[in-house]
Amino acid sequence: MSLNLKKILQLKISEKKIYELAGVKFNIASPKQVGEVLFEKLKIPYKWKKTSTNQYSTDEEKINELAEENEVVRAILEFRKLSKLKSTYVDALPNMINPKTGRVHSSFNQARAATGRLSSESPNLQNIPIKDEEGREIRKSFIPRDDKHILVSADYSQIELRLIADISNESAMMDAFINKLDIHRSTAAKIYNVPYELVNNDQRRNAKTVNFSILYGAGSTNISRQLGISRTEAKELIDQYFNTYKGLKNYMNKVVQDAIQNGYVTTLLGRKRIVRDINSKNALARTNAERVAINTPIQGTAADLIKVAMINISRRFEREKIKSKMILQVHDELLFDVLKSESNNVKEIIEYEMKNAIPSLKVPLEVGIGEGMNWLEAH
DNA sequence: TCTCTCACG
DNA sequence: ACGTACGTGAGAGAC
Repeated sequence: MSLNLKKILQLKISEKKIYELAGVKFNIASPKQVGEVLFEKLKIPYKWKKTSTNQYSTDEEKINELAEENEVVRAILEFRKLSKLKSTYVDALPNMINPKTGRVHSSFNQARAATGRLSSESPNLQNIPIKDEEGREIRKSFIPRDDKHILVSADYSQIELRLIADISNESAMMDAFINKLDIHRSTAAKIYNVPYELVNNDQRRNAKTVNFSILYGAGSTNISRQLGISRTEAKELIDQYFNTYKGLKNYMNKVVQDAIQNGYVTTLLGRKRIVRDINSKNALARTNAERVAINTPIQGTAADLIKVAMINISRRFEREKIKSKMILQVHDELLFDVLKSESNNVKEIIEYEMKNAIPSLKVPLEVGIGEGMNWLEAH
């Protein structure tokens, strides 16, 4: 991790400005104090539910809309973003470098996530920043072992949508994947009833949100909130969606029925997750369980798939005396430290084994492969 | 030790 | 009338 990055972050974190704007010195890292400053001292109207401990909620999603009009809020959110990067990554990761190997060695939990995913801890290398510009700098710090090596990243494209299409036998969605269409554009064309080529950015973005919402089993309330439209409009959109993808509606009904009947749901490869509250009289607990029943076979099958791919890649590497190493898994991505002379061969092996981990799939899988001198470049 | 917030897929 | 997105781990503050 470059010392540079640390200094740059330090400089950008400006507490003084916040104190001036707020007219008071306080601990910006304390959500309690932030709430009191914003909603009591500065008397910004508070219109949300308080937290379980009766405090003002100040998370980004809530106060983002206040940021437009309030410079203090903007500055606090900026402070939060930068101090998160500093404390969790820039300050912490260098301390976790093993003195013998000069590398960070994460631990992967194989039996912790309820869906069958791996999880990573000490440090967690599955949540290294990538979305924001400042965060991407951190990803650049992950580099190959030496100049004879490169990093190769291989990630599944739209894996969960492909799997829900396959598992639910949703032919319209499968056709879109078979024809290599942009799935969100294709979805937008269908739910807004416009030609594929004429889908506009808003329509595509909305369709994307709905596609992801479906994977989580979300209802109209949440979709309306996500899209910033009324619940009635959201309901119409969802009706259009399920009219387009009838197989998905059937799947969701069926999997919830399965859970009610058996008390558990399963992935395509037979992993089982018990769904406790599926018959609960408490509506909140029950609808939570329904979303779990809908999402688990999808997220879990994706987890099974990449695990099979990892095993097969490992076997091929052994059998073919490959010196390159698989070094990280991030749910739909595998990262490799690749000997340059092996690069072409290794990339072929990775792509083949990832695409063919479950030969019985009806939907084609796509794998994007990139290489570079750091993790950001490889992605 | 719990809560809140936020980083990722 | 009301209300929730699925799965994780970590740092800092509060208690």
